[in-house]
Amino acid sequence: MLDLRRIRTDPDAVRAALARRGGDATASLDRILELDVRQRSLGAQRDDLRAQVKRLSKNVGRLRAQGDSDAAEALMAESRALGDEEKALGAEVDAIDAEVRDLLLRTPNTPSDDCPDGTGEADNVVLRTEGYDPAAYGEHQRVPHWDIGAELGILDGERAAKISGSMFTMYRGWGARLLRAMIQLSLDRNADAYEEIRPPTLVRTDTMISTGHLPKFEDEAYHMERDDLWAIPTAEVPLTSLHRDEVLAEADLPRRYVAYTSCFRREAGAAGRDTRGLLRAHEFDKVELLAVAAGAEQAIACQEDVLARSEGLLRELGLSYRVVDLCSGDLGASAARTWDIEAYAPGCDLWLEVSSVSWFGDYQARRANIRHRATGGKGTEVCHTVNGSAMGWPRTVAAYLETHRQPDGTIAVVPVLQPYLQGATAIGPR
RNA sequence: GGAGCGGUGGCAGAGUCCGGUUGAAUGCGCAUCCCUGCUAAGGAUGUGACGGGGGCAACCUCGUCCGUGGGUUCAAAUCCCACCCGCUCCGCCA
Repeated sequence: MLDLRRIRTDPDAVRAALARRGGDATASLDRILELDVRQRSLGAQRDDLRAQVKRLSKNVGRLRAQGDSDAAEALMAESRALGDEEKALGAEVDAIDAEVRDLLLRTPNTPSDDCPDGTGEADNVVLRTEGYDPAAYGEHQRVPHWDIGAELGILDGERAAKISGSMFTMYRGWGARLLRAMIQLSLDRNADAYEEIRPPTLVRTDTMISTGHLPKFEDEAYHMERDDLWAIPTAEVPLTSLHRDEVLAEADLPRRYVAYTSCFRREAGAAGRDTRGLLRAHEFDKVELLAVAAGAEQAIACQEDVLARSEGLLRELGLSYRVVDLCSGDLGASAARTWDIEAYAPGCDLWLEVSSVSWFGDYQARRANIRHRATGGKGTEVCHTVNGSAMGWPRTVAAYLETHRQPDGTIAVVPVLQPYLQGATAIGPR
């Protein structure tokens, strides 16, 4: 969430920044400001009453110790009256606090200055395109992956639907092995600088709030009511809460983690969209990179590192891709700046979002209460967070199958994957 | 699911029975200084977070915080109630 003090001291700048998002991003600012003024004035009155009660109570103790019970009784009566007043005032202040917190939790992050302006997807800026030449694709590559999957018996959407319903996927045989190989490759590629984590995939409400997935996007997540647990939509959720309520030493930053998990999304707003193949599913595999950094400079360096690593992986897999700088109108609510990587899938002729690399400023870390302290320094500062997909696998598999389909219908295995597939150089029909 | 124990500062850990100058002993860590040819060891001093108000600032001041939320009381880390979480043992189980 945003820093209330920043809203208070520089409301115009915050308003201008939020306005770049369009929609109702600035809706609650005025209410927050108004409540904040009342909160501070009433809060000061309440604190003052409390101070008086405290002082009187101490004197009661002292007088009783001296055996002067009449004087003590008098102070007790006085304090009791002040206490009643304090209670009424306190209830009002608490109500205001709760409302401000709720409004702050629902207010999105301010886009970074570097984030391009725009109102929607169409205004996103393509930073670069790598390895894409539309004329270079042969007819054999113009086959959508769902047809390839059926032909080779490596994807089985029909049976996935029988088991779990529409928008679930199933990999079989070499398909399952290819997926596993890619996951393992990407974990191995990042082990040099990122500690591997295998986090829980069911998490508590607080954990979902920390990243910004609650309270605003409740409909997007699976919730197990009986136990009040949420199925994570991305490993970003548990990884961000890894250091929740902790004070980290600045010397230990940045802390970097990589995690492979299943991800679960209800896709409530997307029913009926991209229902074929691997483009959109309720459950999918993803490897996520996350960094907790000491400030903007360190965080941006981390964001660049994550992007470079994701790009490197796509190049190793022999895929074409482009890097897109999301505009202010298309930015996720918690993000300050996001780069998407889209891999080109020649069979369905689509650019598929396979990675999303975001810098959150201190927005998530403030929600999660992750702070750091300079060595020997006084006080603490809120950390910055960065995360990005090392890769979202279903779409990467889709682009891979379509890109590497050979004229004989088999799928070429690129050299980096061969060690993970017992040296196989191609995937054929069993 | 049953039984027992527990949740206190950056960390470890007293205090809770018997409510009151306890924001909290002590140790570790950390910072500054002293000692020392360097290092190690040693000595001295200091060191919680969050919010409000004041000051150019060092800082001063008020409040909150001992798992969470209620309650009792003039006064709660300490008493009462509910809940959450953790650990150990038993049961069940991949």
